[in-house]
Amino acid sequence: MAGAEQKSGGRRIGAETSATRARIVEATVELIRDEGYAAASTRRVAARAGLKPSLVHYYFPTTDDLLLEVCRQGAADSDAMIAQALASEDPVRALWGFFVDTSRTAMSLEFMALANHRPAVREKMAEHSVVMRRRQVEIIEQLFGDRLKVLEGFDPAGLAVMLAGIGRCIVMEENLGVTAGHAQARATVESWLDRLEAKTLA
Amino acid sequence: MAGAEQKSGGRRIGAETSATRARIVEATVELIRDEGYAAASTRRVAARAGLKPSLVHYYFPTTDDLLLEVCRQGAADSDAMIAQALASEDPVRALWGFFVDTSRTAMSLEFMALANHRPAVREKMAEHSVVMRRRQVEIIEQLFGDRLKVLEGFDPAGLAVMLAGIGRCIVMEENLGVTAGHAQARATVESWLDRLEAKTLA
Amino acid sequence: MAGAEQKSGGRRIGAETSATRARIVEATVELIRDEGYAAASTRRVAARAGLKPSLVHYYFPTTDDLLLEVCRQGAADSDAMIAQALASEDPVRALWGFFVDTSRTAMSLEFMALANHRPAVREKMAEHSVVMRRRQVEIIEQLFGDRLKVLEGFDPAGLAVMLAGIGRCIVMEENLGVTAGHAQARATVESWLDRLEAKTLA
Amino acid sequence: MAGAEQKSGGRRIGAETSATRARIVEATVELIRDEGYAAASTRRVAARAGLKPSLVHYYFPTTDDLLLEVCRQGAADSDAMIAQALASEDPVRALWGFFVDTSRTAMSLEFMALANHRPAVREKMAEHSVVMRRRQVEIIEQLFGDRLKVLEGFDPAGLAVMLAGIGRCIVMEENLGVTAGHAQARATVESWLDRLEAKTLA
DNA sequence: GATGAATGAGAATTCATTCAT
DNA sequence: AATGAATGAATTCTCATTCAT
Repeated sequence: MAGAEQKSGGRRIGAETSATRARIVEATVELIRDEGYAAASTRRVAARAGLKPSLVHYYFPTTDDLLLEVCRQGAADSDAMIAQALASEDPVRALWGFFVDTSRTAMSLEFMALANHRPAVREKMAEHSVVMRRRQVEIIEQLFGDRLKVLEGFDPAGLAVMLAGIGRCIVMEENLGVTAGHAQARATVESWLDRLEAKTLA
Repeated sequence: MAGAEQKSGGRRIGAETSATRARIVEATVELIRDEGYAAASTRRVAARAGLKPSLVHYYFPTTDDLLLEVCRQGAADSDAMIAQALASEDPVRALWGFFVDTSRTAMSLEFMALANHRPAVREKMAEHSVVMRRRQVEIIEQLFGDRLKVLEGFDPAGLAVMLAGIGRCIVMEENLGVTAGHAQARATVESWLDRLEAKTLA
Repeated sequence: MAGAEQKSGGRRIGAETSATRARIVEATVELIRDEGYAAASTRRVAARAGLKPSLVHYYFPTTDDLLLEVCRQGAADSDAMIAQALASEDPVRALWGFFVDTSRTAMSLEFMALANHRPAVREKMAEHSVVMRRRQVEIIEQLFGDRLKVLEGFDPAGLAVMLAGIGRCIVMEENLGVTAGHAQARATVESWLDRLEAKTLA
Repeated sequence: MAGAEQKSGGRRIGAETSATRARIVEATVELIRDEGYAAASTRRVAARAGLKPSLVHYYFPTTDDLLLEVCRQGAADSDAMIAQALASEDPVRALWGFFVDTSRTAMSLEFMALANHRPAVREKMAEHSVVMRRRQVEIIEQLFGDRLKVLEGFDPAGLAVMLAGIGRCIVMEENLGVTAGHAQARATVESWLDRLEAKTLA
C-alpha cells in the first residue's frame, strides 16, 4: 500500500532498474515537453539520450511501450504531487498549485492529444484520469467537508473538474503567450479557497 | 451582402471560391476532428477528399498553408457562433453552450497541441485566442454588467477564462470517456448563470 | 552575313519580340547565374519573372525550349563580345578579357554541366563551341598572323584552347574563392600578349 | 600497413569498411560520371547499386553526406595519382597526364558545378582545390626548380593553373565531341615540358 | 495571349520495426 | 546487454506537362 510504484515480478525486457532505461524515459519526457509528442520518435529519443536507436527498441519493443511508460511515470508524478500537497502545511494552496503546475499540465495535455490516435495511450489516460479525479475528490472532501456545499454551493467532484479546467486553461494559454483574464480567474479561485479555508480553520 | 464572408477580389492560387479547395479544407477538418492533427497528411487528406495528393499541394503549397486555413475557418466559425449566441433568445445559455460545444472545442484543442510544433499555427492561435477572449469579455459585460461583481464577485475576463477552462476540460474528458464530476460542474456553472440571469431580467 | 541574330519567318508560339518572352529568358539567365542550372524550373522562373507558371509553358512548351533559347542568347552575347573585341582599340587585350569574363564564363560552365543530361543542350553547346572556336581562331590569325608560330611556337587554334582553358579555370576557381596562382598565370598570358602585340605594332 | 587507406578505429554509422557502403559510393560515382551530378538521387543510386533506397539513407543520412564522401574519395584518388606521378619513371609526363585524365577531371568538373548549389560541397571543393594546387606547385618546383623561370618565364603556381586550365578545357570539350585545337594545345604544352625536361636531365 | 486546374513522377527524409549477431 | 544492417511505408514538397477555357 506504500504507493503505486512498486512492481512485483513484472517480466519486461530490460530490467526496470536499468539506468539506460531511465535515461530513455527521461529523454522522451524532455522531447515531448519541449517539442510536442510528435518529436518522440525512436531516433530522436536515442539521439537525445546519447544512445543507439536500436537500444531504445531493446528496452521498449514498440513505441507504445515507451509512451505508456512515460504516461505511467507522469501519473506516478502526479500522484506524488497530490500526496505531497496533502501532507504540506497549506494543503489547500498546494492542491491548487498542483492544478496550475506548468510542466506537469503541459505533459498531460500532450498525452491527451496523443490519446486521439494511440488507443493504448487513450486507455491509459482514461484510466489515470478516473483515478486522479477520485483522489482529488477525496482530498477535497477531506479538506472542506460539507462547508463546500453550504458556503459556495460546490460539489467536491464538480470543484475538481472546475479547478482542473481552469488550471489547464491557464497553462495552455500561457504556453501560447496569452494571459488575458488569467490573474482575475486566479483571484476568483483564490477567493473561494480563502473563504473555505477560513471556515476550515475556524 | 452582410456577414463576414464577403470576398475582397483578392486572387490567390486556387481561388477561395473553388469547390475543390473547400472540399480539401472540409476533409482536413474531418480528419483532425476524428483522428487528431497528426492525421492531416497530404495523402490522407487527399484520400478523404477523393482527390489526388498533388492537388492538395496545388491549392495549399505547404502543410502550414492548409493548417492555417483550417485554423482561420475555425476562428470564423467560433466568431459566427458567438454572434449567433448573442442574437439568440437566451444569450446566456447560448454563450455557455459555445464553451461546451464538443466539435468546436475538440478542434480548438487539437490546434493548441499543434501549436507546440508549428510556429505558424502557434502565432495564429495566439492571435485568435486574444481576439476571442476580448469578444467573450464584451459579451459578458454586455449581458451582466456589474451584477457580475456584485453578485458573484466575478470579473468579466476572469469569468471568460473560467468558462473556457471548465468547458474545455469537460469536452476533453468526455472525449476520453471520463465524466466524473461533469454534471456537478455543469450544475454549478448553470447556477451562476441562473442567478445572474434572474437579476438581469428583473 | 550580318550576324547570327536575324531570324526569318521562324514560327514559334509567342512572338519572339514579346516583352514577356524576354522577361522569361532574362529571369532564367539570372536564376542560372545565381543558383545554378538546377534552379531553372518552370515555377521558379515564373516566380522570378513575376508571371504565372503556365505562361512560361505558353512561350516555351518544354523546358528544353527555354534552355535552348537561353543557350542561343548566350552564344549571341559571346558573339557580340568577340565582335566588339575585334573592333576595339586594343583587340588583343579585349580578346583575353573575353576569356576571363566572369559572368559569361560562369554561364557557359553551367551549360557545359547541363549538357551532361540534356541531349538537346549538349548538341547546341557542341555546335556553339565549334563556331566560337573557329571565330576565335580567325581573330587570332588576323591579329598575329605567323608571328605566333615564330615568336612563341604557338598555333592559332592551340592558343585559343589555351586561353579558353586558362580563363575558365581562373573564373571557376575564383567562384570557389580559390585564387592561388591566378595572378601568375594571368601575368604569363599577358607577357605573351605583350610580346606578340609589340611585334604586331612594330 | 603503408598507404593512405589506414583505418583509424573511428566508428560511424555504417562503418567505413562496409562493402555495401562502398557499393553505394561506387554507384554514385558512376552515375555522376555518366549522367551528371543531377542523376545522383537516392533512388537512382540505389537502383544502380542494386539496393533499396532506404539503405542509401541508412549509410548516408543526407544527400550531402553521400556527395561529400564521393568528393572526399575523389580528392584521395587525385592525391594518389599525383603521388604515383611523382614516383613514376617520367614524372613530368605523368603530371601532365594527371591534368588531362578524362574521368578524374570530368568528376572534378561535376563537383565544381555542384558547388554552386550545395554549400557543403562548395566548401569541400574549395578546401581540396587549395590543397591540390599546393601539392602541384611543390612537385613542379621539385621537378623544374628555377629552370622554369629562366627558360619559359613561368612561375610554378602559374604553371599549375595553366596546366589545370588547359587540361580541363580539353576534357570538357572532348566530352562534348569538340576537339578543334586540342592536338595543337597539347603539342605546345608538351614542347614546354620537353624543353624543361631536357634541361632537367642535362 | 493568358491562365486555372489537374496529374503522375520523383525528390529527400523520417520512421517503426525486424533480425542476426 | 547491445548493436549494425536492412526494409517498407509514410512524410512533405517540387516538377514538367497537359488541357480546357
